[in-house]
Amino acid sequence: MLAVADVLSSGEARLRDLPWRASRDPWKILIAEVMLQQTQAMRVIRRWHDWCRWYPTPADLSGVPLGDALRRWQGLGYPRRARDLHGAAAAMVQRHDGQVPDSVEQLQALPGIGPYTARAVMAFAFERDVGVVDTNIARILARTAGTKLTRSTVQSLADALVPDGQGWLWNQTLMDLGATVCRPKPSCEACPTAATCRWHQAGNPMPDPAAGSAGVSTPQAPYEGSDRQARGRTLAELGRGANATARFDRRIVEGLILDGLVVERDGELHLP
DNA sequence: ATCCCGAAGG
DNA sequence: CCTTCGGGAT
Repeated sequence: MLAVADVLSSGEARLRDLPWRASRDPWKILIAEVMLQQTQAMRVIRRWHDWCRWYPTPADLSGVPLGDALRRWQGLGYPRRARDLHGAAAAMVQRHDGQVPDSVEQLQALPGIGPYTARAVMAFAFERDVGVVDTNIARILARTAGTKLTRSTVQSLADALVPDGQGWLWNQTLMDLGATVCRPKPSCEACPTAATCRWHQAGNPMPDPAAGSAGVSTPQAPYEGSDRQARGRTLAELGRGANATARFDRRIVEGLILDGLVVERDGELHLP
């Protein structure tokens, strides 16, 4: 079992200074967590400050056309996230009096919010003692247990480990540990869990029990030459103004229309 | 090439 | 269960 006290004290000593960690505003935490889905923290910082200034409440985001949000998401990738955050903002205005709901069930009912993000908001905004399972924490728990874990086992284990009243610090510390020490290639000599980590005690045998990170993180297809690259380029161009449909790859455009990221009117393509 | 504080659709 | 979905850093 994890040495909870050692992990907690290591976190108090060297937690990375990320700006959203100074906030408990549920909406700003939600913006950060959505941006952090598949995008590294260092690349999110500047964009998070911008969005908090432009859209300080859900009503501010839901009050602008989706196209505005998409333009202001440009460069972060996965524009569905901006579309869904815009939709979630509208749903919060409609169903929750413009507030971010404070239950896992209500959060997960919003578009773009899954198991990770719902629990991250509960732990990091509302300071509830829930286990937050991202790719980092899943990796740490699998290695500590010394065996590959299923998704639901990791969640139960994560929930059970949270020290009473310290869900915020505990989860932030574990994530940080995964991002800086218990990385895919680990630095076990610097790890506060080394004394209790079964994988380390066994001499880090292959295969790494964290391989696949309990299914929370999925392998990536190559980006160069992919549809994702073509979609990104198309959206970037459309963000600069309406364009004749004929200038773009039809199959890519169809996909973007299907995803609600592009609309076609009078032979021209526009952001929604 | 690999890695990111994942979610939704099939 | 499976695949798709951006983009930058290393």
